Amino acid sequence: MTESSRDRILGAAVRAYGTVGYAATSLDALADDLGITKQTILYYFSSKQALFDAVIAHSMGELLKAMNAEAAKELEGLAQVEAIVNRVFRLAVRRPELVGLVREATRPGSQTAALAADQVATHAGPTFERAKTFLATEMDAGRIRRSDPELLLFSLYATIVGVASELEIQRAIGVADSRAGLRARRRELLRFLRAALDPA
Amino acid sequence: MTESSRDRILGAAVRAYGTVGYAATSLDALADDLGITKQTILYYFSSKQALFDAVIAHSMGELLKAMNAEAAKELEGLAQVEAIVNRVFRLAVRRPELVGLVREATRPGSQTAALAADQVATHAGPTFERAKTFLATEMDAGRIRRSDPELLLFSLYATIVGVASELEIQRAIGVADSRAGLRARRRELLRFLRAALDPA
DNA sequence: GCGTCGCTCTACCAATTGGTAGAGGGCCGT
DNA sequence: ACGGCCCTCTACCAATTGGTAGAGCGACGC
Repeated sequence: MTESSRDRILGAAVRAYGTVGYAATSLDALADDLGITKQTILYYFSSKQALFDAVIAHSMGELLKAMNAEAAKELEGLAQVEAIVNRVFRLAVRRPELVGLVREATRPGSQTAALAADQVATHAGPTFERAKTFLATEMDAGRIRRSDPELLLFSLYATIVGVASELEIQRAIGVADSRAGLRARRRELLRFLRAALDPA
Repeated sequence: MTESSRDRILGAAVRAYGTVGYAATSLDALADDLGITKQTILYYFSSKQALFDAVIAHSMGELLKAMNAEAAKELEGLAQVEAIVNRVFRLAVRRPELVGLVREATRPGSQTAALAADQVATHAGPTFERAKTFLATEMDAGRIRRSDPELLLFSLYATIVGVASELEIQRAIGVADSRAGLRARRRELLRFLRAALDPA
C-alpha cells in the first residue's frame, strides 16, 4: 500500500520541524520538497498551526509507544532503565528529527509553546506519572539510589534527551557517527546512568 | 554610564533569539520592543545574520568567562565540578535566555547552524579541551571514575544543559520556581553528578 | 451518460520579511 | 556660523509569508 498524501505531508513536516524548526519552515518549502503545491497541504491541514499540532500528536504518540512497549516488560531496577534508554537511543539514531521535535515542542516563548505544552502534558503526563511511581517503588526496594523521584526523573530525562540531541548535533557538524562510535556513546551513557542510579 | 544603543540592541536580541528563536524573531519586532526602527538596528549590524553572529559571540563569551573564572580556582575532582555546576546553574536561573541560545546555536539544519557551529567551535573549543584534560588527570589521580574523558564530558554537558533547559521550560509552563524549589533542583543535580562521577 | 465526490491545481491576496536610499537632526571642533 | 560626523529617521522595495476562491480532473455509483 502506497503512502497516502496525508502521511507523506505529515512525515515531511516531522522531519522539517524537527530539524530546521517550525518558524523556519514555510509551507511552500514543505510543498516543494514533496513536489506538490502548498494548497494541497492546506487541504489536509487547515493551517500551519494545525499541521504542527498533528505533527506533535503523531510524533509524541510514536515516542511514547516505543517507551511504553519497553516499560511493559516490567523489569526490575536498572535493567528496566537500561532497556528504555537503549530503545530511545536506537530511535534517536534512526529518527533524529524526533529528538529535535521534542526540543522544538518544549521551547518556551514561541507561539508553538503554549499549544505544544498542553499536548505534551496530556500525552506524556501518564507516562511520566508511571515512571515516577516506578522509581519510587524501586527506591523502596533498594534497587535504585534513594532520592526525590520527580527530581531524579528530570535529571534522567534531561541527560537522555541531551545526549540524544548531542548525537544529532555532532552528526550535523560532520563528526562521523560510525556504528562503533555510536555503540561507545551508548555504552558510556549507560555507564553514566548506572553510576548515577546505583544505590551503593 | 547609560547603555549604548548597540548594547541595548544586542541585549534585546540575546533575549529574543534565546527564547522565541532566531527565525521567529523579526527585526521589526525587535525594533518595536526597543522603541526604535529596524533601520537603526541595521545601522549597527549590517544584516540579521550579522546580528546573530554578534549575539552568539557575545553570549558565548559571557558563558565561557563565567566557567573559566570558576575553573581558575583549580580545585580538585568533584569539588571543581561542583563549583562550575553551581555557577552555571545560577547563571541559568538569572539569565535563562543564555541557555535557550545554546540550544538555538547548536540546532542542526538551520541557516544559523553552519555559522554557529564554527563560532561555537572556535570559542568553546579551548575550554572543552581544558575540561577534557582536567577529567583525564583527575581520573589518573583516582578522584573521578575512570572512563573516556571525551564521552564523559559529553554526558556531563548534556545533563547540565538539559537540566538548565528544563528549568526554563517549567517556568514557562507556570511551575513556580521558588527559591526553595530551585535549591532542591540544584542539590539533586549535584547529587546526580556526584554519584555518576564517584570513583567508588 | 452524468452527477458528484475526493483531490490537486492555478490564480490571487494582504501582510510581513530583510534590506536599500537618502534626508535630517544633534553635537562637535574650528 | 559652519562643515562634518554620528546617529536615527521616513520612504520605499522585491520577495516571501500563510491563507482564500474556485476551476479542473479522474474515479466511482447510477
